[in-house]
Amino acid sequence: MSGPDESFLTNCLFFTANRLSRTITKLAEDAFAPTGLTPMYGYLIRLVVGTPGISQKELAEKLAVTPSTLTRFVDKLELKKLVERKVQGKTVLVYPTAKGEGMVETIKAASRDLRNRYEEVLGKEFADEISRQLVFSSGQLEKQ
Amino acid sequence: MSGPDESFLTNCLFFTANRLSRTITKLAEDAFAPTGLTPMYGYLIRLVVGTPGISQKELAEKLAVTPSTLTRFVDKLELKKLVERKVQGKTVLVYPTAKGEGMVETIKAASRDLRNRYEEVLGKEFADEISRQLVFSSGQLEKQ
DNA sequence: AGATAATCATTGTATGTACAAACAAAATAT
DNA sequence: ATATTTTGTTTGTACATACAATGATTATCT
Repeated sequence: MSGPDESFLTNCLFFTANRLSRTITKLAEDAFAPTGLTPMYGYLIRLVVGTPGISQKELAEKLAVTPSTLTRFVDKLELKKLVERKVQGKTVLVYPTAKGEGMVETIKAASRDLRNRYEEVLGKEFADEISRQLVFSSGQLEKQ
Repeated sequence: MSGPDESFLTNCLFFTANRLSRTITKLAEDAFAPTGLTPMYGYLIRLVVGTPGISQKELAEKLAVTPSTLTRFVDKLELKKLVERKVQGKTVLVYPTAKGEGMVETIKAASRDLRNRYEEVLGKEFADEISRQLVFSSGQLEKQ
């Protein structure tokens, strides 16, 4: 009657976190489609517009990606003329272009849309709660 | 004094889920290093050993990846002689090899090691709780 | 039975992301 | 002042994963 035990999947934080990551990424890409960007690029632009001249190092930290990944993100946004680099010694400062600034409202609208979509399914309380717990968990696990 | 508002990151389930996914994936790959496999491949083998002759379709569902991804996973494990395919009409059944069966204990040990690592940081209760919530969330979000 | 639709798997291609190595600039030590 | 170390960035390469298109088999309808 009862098949083999497969609880090792749903009990494993690696598996469950990655599963949710794939699911919500699809939802997020959908919500961000009107911007012509994927969500991470949208958030990068928001950071740059919020702090013009922010360094790549800071951007990588805030977005929790490696410096090499961040280099590639900025490459792409520079190609699209949404941000500009200014080399300052060994660091690179990133500024928004006018075009980039002009996108911020569209990006914010997509963020709201995304949030509405998942809050509708999960409930606002629960969605907030789980986000907080995810932040806490990665924070704890990242300290070595 | 207080810089620009960046709460849009920590409040966004897309961002927080992906951040945890990256963090725990690194931990998991580390714990699985002794197996010579990444965790997803390890779990695939456990499923195949638990249900010899399971179809690729079922494997994709249980692992929550697309069929094309699963094809690539099985390709790799077949190359390593850990599983075998048997074509059965339009479906493909997957069987463990002796070598694959022989790995299962090593894989289980790596799973335990992974769990110990994150439970040590997060606490057993909390880790269980958040896994359950992640399963619930992706389940809800996947129903369209 | 033959035509059409549905299902399962595969392949081509693309993207996000990481690691390790290389490079360039700055800081520190001698 | 030069040599060494540290820090920030970039590049080459690799992998997990997805989507869209294609192929192959089975099921359904007439």
